[in-house]
Amino acid sequence: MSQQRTGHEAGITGRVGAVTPSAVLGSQPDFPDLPEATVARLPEYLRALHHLAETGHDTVSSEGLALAAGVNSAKLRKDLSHLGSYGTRGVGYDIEPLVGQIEYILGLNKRRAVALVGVGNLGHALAGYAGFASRGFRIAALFDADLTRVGELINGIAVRHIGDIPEVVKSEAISIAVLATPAGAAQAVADQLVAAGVTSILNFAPVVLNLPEQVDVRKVDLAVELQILSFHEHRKSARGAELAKAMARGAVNGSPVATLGEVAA
Amino acid sequence: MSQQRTGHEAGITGRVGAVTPSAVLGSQPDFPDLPEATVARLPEYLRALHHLAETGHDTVSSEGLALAAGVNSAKLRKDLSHLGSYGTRGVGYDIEPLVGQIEYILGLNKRRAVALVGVGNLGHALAGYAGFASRGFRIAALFDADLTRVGELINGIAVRHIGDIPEVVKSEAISIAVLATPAGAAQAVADQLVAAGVTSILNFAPVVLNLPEQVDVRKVDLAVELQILSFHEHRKSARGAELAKAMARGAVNGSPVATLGEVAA
DNA sequence: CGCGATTTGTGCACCTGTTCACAAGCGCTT
DNA sequence: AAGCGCTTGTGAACAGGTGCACAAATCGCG
Ligand SMILES: NC(=O)c1ccc[n+]([C@@H]2O[C@H](COP(=O)([O-])OP(=O)(O)OC[C@H]3O[C@@H](n4cnc5c(N)ncnc54)[C@H](O)[C@@H]3O)[C@@H](O)[C@H]2O)c1
Ligand SMILES: NC(=O)c1ccc[n+]([C@@H]2O[C@H](COP(=O)([O-])OP(=O)(O)OC[C@H]3O[C@@H](n4cnc5c(N)ncnc54)[C@H](O)[C@@H]3O)[C@@H](O)[C@H]2O)c1
Repeated sequence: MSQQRTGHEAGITGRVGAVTPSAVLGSQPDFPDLPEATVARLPEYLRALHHLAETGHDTVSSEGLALAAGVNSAKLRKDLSHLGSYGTRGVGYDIEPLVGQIEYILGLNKRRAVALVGVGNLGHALAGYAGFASRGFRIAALFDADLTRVGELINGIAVRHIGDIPEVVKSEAISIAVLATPAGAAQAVADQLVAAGVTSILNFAPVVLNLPEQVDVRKVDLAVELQILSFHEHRKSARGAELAKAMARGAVNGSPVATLGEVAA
Repeated sequence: MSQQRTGHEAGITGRVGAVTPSAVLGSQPDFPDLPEATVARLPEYLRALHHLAETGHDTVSSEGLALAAGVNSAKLRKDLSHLGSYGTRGVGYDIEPLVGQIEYILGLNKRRAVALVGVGNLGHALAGYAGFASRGFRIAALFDADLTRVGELINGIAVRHIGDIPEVVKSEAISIAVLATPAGAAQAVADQLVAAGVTSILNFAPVVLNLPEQVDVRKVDLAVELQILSFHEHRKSARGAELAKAMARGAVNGSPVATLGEVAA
């Protein structure tokens, strides 16, 4: 399957810029109204562009970039056209300024401080993840409720107690948090984070968080992903079995090809 | 934000049942054509239903289940209506048969065998993840290329060398694999998995995999999720700043309220 | 300097998915 | 048995997203 699934099929609606006070503002030239679907693809374009830059390219065609990002080229062009024009007809896109523009739009000029709460099995792995730093983020704080874990150094940064959340979130100006606590603790921790000033949460716990409107929540759930794959496996085998039966029927009837053709026509 | 984002906004298209040989088959009564968006939400409904069942409920209204799953109730009803009718007007849905039906559709009756490749930082955490087992899957094999890791026991299961992939995938009838190798190795490993018979891959490496049409690939990328959140942070602060400026302008002009009202009208 | 090859940017038709709003159906009560 | 309140299931309108197909723009070359 060359068109790859990347998360978030559900519940997207609306143009991202068109928020409450937009009547006063219109859509600023420096901050266009982007379709949510486009926003979700920009990071993938950015990754592909960085890869191309590293492998010595200066420009890339929509076809080439689309291939590298796993989308179709018309979609890619339309997405990029929302950012303003960074391509040259007959040539392609200049990689460097395009990278700059996407990074600007995504708010990655300044390295964003991120807090990670719940330094268990998963949290440990995340805390040690290099791609975190290389793609625009800085783990500014680790928190856990377990006192035996507090003080532990991971990747050079000390685990602090969740009681310190208000203080640290303020002093480090943290607006994004990653939640890797057990499901049962997630809502309470999220509430504390929001109270401390966090406005975006990436939630790994398998629960729906109930938070104020203005807080952005994204959810990653391994089991959900596997279950979707499982559905497709089930479908494939069900179809296969039915197909086999149909073919058997056809063969018994004596003219399988005609049967196929008839029904299809 | 009460409407939570759950992954996969991009590139979904088409009704899931309507695949190549469907002309012969029609849509089977036991395997309805589900919209892809619906499929992506079923796991969330299932999780919510299990939770409700555990907390002593027998039935639930669309409103209640929608709340627990973080969607709106009309959407939920439409989704469930695709599975056939499991609700009673005036009452709600019977939890037990509904759970059964969703599990059947998702192919979770039999516990599916999953292989995990790349037992590093992240792979370790995944291998030890309890939610794996509790939500319909069984880690049937762990693989790594690093010989010093081969033989290591994780959660009672031994790490094997990737050279054993063909043999083990066959003997354990594995159709789903989780890929947690470095990006550079991912494509090659994916090719090996597919050659061995794997038909669904959950990819944690930040690369687009190029695989045959009939292989389902889903991708989870932490950095992408954070970058989407970063975009929203950027937007929020840009809007905030513009709003402040607009208000300041209004105040200087002498009639901020009128200005606001005028432009909005 | 003009022409052909190339590639972007986009209008448009199509399609999927969401949401509203309400008729139909069910059970409980009187 | 009829009425009433509640909740499902769905038709229909709408919104958003996708992809085709082509005109417009640019480059390189003769
Ligand atoms: N491990 C995985 O691969 C994996 C995969 C997908 C999802 N998840 C989810 O991620 C979460 C964490 O999984 P895990 O395997 O790391 O679990 P874990 O039990 O190993 O780690 C949880 C950590 O959270 C800490 N914690 C508990 N209550 C807390 C609180 N109130 N505040 C702060 N910290 C608290 C614990 O002390 C522990 O360190 C779970 O919700 C799990 O379902 C895990
Ligand atoms: N650690 C995280 O939190 C995290 C988060 C998101 C994404 N990722 C991605 O997940 C992948 C793994 O991350 P990690 O931090 O665990 O890296 P890691 O280096 O700790 O682990 C990688 C493992 O893969 C093994 N490996 C290397 N080549 C292999 C091959 N050809 N076949 C089989 N195994 C092979 C290595 O021996 C090692 O055990 C990376 O692509 C990373 O970008 C990691």
